[in-house]
Amino acid sequence: MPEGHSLKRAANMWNRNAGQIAHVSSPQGRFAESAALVDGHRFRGAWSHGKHLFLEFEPDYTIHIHLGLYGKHHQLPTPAPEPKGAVRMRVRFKNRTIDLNGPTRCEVLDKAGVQTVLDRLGPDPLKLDEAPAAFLERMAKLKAPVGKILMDQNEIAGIGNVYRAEVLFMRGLSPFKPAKDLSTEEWKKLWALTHELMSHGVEHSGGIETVYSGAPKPLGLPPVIKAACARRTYVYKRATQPCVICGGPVRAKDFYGRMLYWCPVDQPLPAGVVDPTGVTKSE
DNA sequence: GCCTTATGTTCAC
DNA sequence: TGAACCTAAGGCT
Repeated sequence: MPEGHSLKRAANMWNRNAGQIAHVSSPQGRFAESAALVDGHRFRGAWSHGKHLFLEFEPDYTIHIHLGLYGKHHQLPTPAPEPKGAVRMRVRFKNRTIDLNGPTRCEVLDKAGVQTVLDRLGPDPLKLDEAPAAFLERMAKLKAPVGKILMDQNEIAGIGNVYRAEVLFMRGLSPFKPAKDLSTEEWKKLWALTHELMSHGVEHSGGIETVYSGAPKPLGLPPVIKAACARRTYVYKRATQPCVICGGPVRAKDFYGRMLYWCPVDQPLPAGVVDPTGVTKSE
């Protein structure tokens, strides 16, 4: 599930091999030249920012990975079996081998190249438990809808379609509300909630869940939720199912090329704001 | 078993 | 705006 928490998990996995010599190859062939650059070098360690993963090698190489929608890591014992499918990169350590299949991006960068990637990314809510002041100042100016901004990696790095839908529902915010119309207090709460849910995601293996023991509760949620058992999300991928707060149908609509899920009753449009998808009737 | 769909981004038109 | 990337889970038969 490659939202930001998955990349943090991946970095943790890579770091179990930190300090070892890495034997880097390109079974699929598309990474051959780059693999030769770092093959045989010592692996220093891994870190992530948003949905981007960085692997550092001596003396000064960094492999930049973006999983995209399909990218997957496979952890294997050393010696590893024959590569399965299109393995872009295989890294053999003493006891473990890691295969990378189907990433959108896998490239070797120097320091300047890494900086160029980072310069394009907003702050990562997984790394900071409080929203940075510069971020809050910027949000106070943006006219674009909050549902679009949360997915914009240039503004805030690491949130994907699941967390977007869930945090907006849990805060009772319409995805169509302009970012600047959220108060600074609301932005702080939204950030803190995102930090909380994604941190849980780092610890929790398996799919994204926002309904779990000890999780923050959505605004307006009744003390007893009917039919909430076995539920992992409130609105994500629950189109037409009843909202846990009002019982009305959860809506789904393509929004800037991605499916948006929300409850039009519990995430009401403010007066004067038009739903660009045309689904929600403004009162 | 087959078909659809998806947690994402880049690039071509 | 749509295709490409390329994997795997889930729904269906």
